[in-house]
Amino acid sequence: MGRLPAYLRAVVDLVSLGLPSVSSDRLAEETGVNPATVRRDLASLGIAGTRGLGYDLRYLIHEIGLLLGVSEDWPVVIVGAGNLGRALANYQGLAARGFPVRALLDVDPTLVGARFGQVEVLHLDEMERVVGEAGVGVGILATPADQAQLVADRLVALGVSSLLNFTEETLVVPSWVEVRRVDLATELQILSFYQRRTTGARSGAGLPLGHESNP
Amino acid sequence: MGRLPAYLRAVVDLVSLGLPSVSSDRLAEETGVNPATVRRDLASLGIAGTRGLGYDLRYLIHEIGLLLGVSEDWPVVIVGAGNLGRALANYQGLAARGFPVRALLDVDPTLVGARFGQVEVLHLDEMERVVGEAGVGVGILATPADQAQLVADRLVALGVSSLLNFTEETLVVPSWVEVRRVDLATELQILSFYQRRTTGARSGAGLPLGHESNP
DNA sequence: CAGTGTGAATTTCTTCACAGCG
DNA sequence: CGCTGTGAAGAAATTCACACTG
Repeated sequence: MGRLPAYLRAVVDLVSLGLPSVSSDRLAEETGVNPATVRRDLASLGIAGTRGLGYDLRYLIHEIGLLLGVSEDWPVVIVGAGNLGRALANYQGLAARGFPVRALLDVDPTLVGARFGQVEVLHLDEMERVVGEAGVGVGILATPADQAQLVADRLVALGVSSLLNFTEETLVVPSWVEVRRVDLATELQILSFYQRRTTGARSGAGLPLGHESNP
Repeated sequence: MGRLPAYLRAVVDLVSLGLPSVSSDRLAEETGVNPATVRRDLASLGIAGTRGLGYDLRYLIHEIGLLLGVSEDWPVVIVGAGNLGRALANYQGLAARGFPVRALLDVDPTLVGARFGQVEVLHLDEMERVVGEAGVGVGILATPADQAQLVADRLVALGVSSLLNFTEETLVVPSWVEVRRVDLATELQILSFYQRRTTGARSGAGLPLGHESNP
C-alpha cells in the first residue's frame, strides 16, 4: 500500500524528535492523510494503539518496518552504468534503507572495473553469478530502452522477482514478477496536467483526476 | 489523471505499428486497464470513437497530447548537479517529451561551468534570472535533502508551480504548487511489500493494497 | 456486427461520528 | 478526557451489460 512508506518516514522523523508515541491526528497531519484513514490503515495492519494515548512509535517503526521488509536486506543489482545507473549506485539512501547495491553491471568495456560509490562496475556476463551468490531479489533497470526487455528476461530467469524500471520500455514479465516503472517524463506530464487543470481544460466531470488534497 | 500518460505511450506505439485506429479493448489490453474504464476515460475527456471501428489514433494522440501539454514546451530547471542531477540533465527523453532543460544549477564552484548533455552548470544564484527569462514552470530538485526546502521556497517565490522532488525531504509549499516526489527507496519498499504479500504477511482484509492486475 | 457510450450494479476507499477504553 | 476502533454513510472508481450506431 502506497501510504506505508509515508507513515514510516513520518514515524522515523517523529521518533527522532524524541516523542514516545503519536496520535492518529498527528500522524495524519504529518502525512497529509485523513485521521480516520490512518486509524483504519493501522488497525487493518494489525497495529493497535492505546486509547487516550496514541500509537507507540517504536512499535510502529518495528511493525511497519517489518511489513516493508526494512528489517532484512533486499540486495539489488543495477543494470546499466550510464549516468542514471551511476547516480543510483551512488545514492546512499539505498543501502541505508535496506537495499544494498550488490553490483552495477554494464557491457561497456571502458566502464567495467570503474568504481562508483561503493560499487565496482562488473560486466553484464557476471550477472548470473552475482545474482546467485548475493541472493539478489530486486533488479534496477537503467539500460537503454532497447536492452531493457532482454535484461529483464535474464533477471527473471534467475528468479529476480522485483524490477524497478527506469527505461521507457514497457516490460513483459511473468505474473509473479513485480514491476514498477519510474519515468521522469511521465511524472512531469502528470504534473503539467494537474497544473493545466487550473486553467481552462474542458473537464467533462467523470475522469477521476486523483487530485484535491485536504478539503 | 495517472492513466493518461499510459494511454499516450500505448497510442504512440500503436501508431508506429501503422495501425489507423484502436478499439477500447486493444487499448485496454495494451495498458492493463479495463476496457470499460478506457471508454469512460476517453468519453469523459471529450474524445469520441467511432462505433464499430474504435478510436482514430492520430486524433487520440492529438487530444491526449494536448491534455498532457505535449504540444507546448514546459521548460524545466534542475537544481543540484550531483550524480542524479547530471543523469537527469543527460536524459534525452526529457526534451523529446516537451521538457527542455533550461538550466542545471549548483553552488559547487568546481561544477559551475561544466557541461552535461546540452546543459551547462550555472551557479544557483543565476536561478532567478534563468527562471524568469526562460519562463520555467517546473523545478526538479536533485539537491541534498537539507537544501530542498530552501530551494523549493526560492522556486515557488519565482512562480514555479510544479516541483518534482527527488530528495527525501517532504516539501511544504502553497496549495497552488504541485509536488510529486520520486523516491527510489520508497519504490523499492513498495515492491518488496508486494513481493512479501505473496508470502505470509498477516493480511487483515481492509487495507487497500492497490495490487492485483487483470482478473 | 464490431465496438462505442452509458445507465445501473458493484466494488473499493474515504470520511463521519460516536461508543467505549485506558 | 483524549484518542482508538469501527459501524454506517457517503463518495469515488470500476466494471458489467446492453441498447444502439456507423
